[in-house]
Amino acid sequence: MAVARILFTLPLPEPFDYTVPEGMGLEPGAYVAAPVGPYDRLGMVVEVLGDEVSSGRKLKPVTAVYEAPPMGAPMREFLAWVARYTVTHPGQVLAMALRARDGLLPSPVETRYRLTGTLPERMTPARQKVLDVYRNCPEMSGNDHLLAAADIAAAANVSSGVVKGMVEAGALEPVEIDSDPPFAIPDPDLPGASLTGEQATAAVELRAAIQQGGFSAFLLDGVTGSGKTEVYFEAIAETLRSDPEAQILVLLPEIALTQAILARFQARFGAAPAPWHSGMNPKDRRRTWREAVHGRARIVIGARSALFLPYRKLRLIIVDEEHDTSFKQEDGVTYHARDLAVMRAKTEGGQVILASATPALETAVNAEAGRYVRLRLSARPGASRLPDIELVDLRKAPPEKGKWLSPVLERALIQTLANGEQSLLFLNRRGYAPLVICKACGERLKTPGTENWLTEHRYSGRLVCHVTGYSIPKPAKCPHCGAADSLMGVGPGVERVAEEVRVLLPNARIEIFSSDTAQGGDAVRSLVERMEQGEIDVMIGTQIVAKGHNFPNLTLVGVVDADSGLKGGDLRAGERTYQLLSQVAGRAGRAERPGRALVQTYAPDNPAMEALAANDRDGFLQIEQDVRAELVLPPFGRLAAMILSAPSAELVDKIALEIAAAAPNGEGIEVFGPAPAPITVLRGRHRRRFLIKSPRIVDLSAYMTAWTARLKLPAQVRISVDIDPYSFL
DNA sequence: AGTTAACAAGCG
DNA sequence: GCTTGTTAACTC
Repeated sequence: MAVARILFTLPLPEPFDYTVPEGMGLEPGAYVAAPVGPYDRLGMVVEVLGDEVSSGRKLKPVTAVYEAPPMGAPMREFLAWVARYTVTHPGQVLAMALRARDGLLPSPVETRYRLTGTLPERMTPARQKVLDVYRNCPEMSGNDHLLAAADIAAAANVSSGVVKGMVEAGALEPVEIDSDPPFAIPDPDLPGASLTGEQATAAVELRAAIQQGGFSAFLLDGVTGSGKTEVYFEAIAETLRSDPEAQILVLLPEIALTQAILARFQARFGAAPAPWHSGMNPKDRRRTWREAVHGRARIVIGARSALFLPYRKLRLIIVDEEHDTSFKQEDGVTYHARDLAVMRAKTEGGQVILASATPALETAVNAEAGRYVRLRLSARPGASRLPDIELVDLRKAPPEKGKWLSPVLERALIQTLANGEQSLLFLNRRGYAPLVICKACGERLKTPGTENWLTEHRYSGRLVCHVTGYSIPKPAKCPHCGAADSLMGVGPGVERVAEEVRVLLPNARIEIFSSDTAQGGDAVRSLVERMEQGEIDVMIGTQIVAKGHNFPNLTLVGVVDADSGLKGGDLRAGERTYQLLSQVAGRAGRAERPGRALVQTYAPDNPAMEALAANDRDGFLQIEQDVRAELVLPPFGRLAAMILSAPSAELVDKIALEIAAAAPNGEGIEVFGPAPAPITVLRGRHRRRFLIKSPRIVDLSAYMTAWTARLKLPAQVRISVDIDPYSFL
């Protein structure tokens, strides 16, 4: 009897073996149910062995096999690679691919009702109201509307008994419909936008690669507004034409997935793509998953996790705004969707297009090394042009005492408002003031037991530690000397800058955009939409505004403190400041109005600042590249983080020392730590972090696997590995 | 992950 | 000695 080796979506150390019942055809990749202990669990066949197995153990049989098409070999290879690379259990990675597992079952049916045309013999006012509901239906097209019983009753303001009565009277008839039907099929041959010379050249090159087939990677490097979307639409169209089963994945930063982008797909292909993102309800999620698995969803548009859908025939992946940091998944299985997209395309033998106006340094280096083909779009169609970036030398023109906006920036804000245009001020500090001191005794308020300053938040009236999450209501008296009304916030946060702007522009509509004011994707989306629609005059934001937005009426960008972004412990802080500036500034002045960016700095002669002012993106990247090469940091070296946590600080410190002692020796590998993790205390657990650095040629994942495998830890201690970490602070 | 066997701490 | 809480081992 044949034996199937099955991987489960459970944290088991390895696949388990089962016998295959007579007549159950099983092949690798098949989705099955099989007993693990007392329950049937979902798993996937990784291998089918002949009957020569002699393990000695008596095996249980596979319970059932699902009808869905089995996962293809490239996808299985990809998942195995991800597990190895990210140092996680294969079963945990499989679980990401099977997130909407009820999509394996046939689509449920729902009952709807339509008018038969015959009127009920006995007409009543309630029955007439039901008929009126059909008559007044918004998308009128004859009488074959299909409505749910509950909806009819609600719209007609009658009870469901009336609907039931009309069915019996023959006026309505029930129709069973598919609860999650297939998506409309996109048409590649609808007329696209007319392309400029550069766009056409890029499209020709992409089409050629698609026709030729096989793996290839492109960097679509185009300034903001140069029409990258139109170019990759041509690649999508070509892929649709090349194979009637080919599927396309478009990855976007989470919050960029708006109605506007869906509408562009609808216009170009006559069909909306299948969406996938974290905010979807289970039903929609199931629908997209099932359609992707069966290969019926031709175009899927989604956030980073859409990369793990088990497409039947994925031929093309597009990563739009590839530099965006939201492609990095930070908890659970930590991965960078852009890097994995390239690997996924490689295993599938398809094409990948990374699109950005401000490519990540890693991507730029890969393009330079010839690993990606660079397609440049330098011109902006139409009359619009890139904004002027001016450095405001704070040594020469400082703000008034107690203020943070220089006179130059103040004048620009006033002028912009007078023109009926929008401004955006960027300051990467949440809250009102990053430090609170006592005027009487000079005490600096800190989180007890640490050296972390408390940030004053006026919005909530609290003092908050951004490192540990510790927070207290603002005390009336100094906790150190007891003096009343002596506590004073020092330094600028977004709340304080907002206060300053309210005084400067009393009639302006001002909003703060930070993780405090916009919690969750929906809040962020709504704030972005209000800005897009011109309902906000001045937006004051933290890092969170650095994502790819499109604010057509934004003409002024002010950077309150450019220097804070360029120093600090974050490897990519400079890069991100640059991306933010040129991205947001690039969005300014997209319509005929020229945009303007004012960058306040005390270091205008810093090479990065000079490159910024000169709009010399490649020069800026070169400076960053040299620094990273010098320090052997990514992409010239490798980094990993290991975070361990335990209920008490004593325990975590003790174990940290043991783990440090257990670090294997490795050629060129440096281990830093243990140090308090970026979030020292999270949900009652104390955290410590190691940073591990190695040359590029070292397999750092294998090193981390070897290190963690030999550890024997108490049950309360948890450990997680983050390959290529992004947050450093 | 979810179950169970094993073990240690509280009570008469 | 017995009950109850906590922890480690195991699932093909």
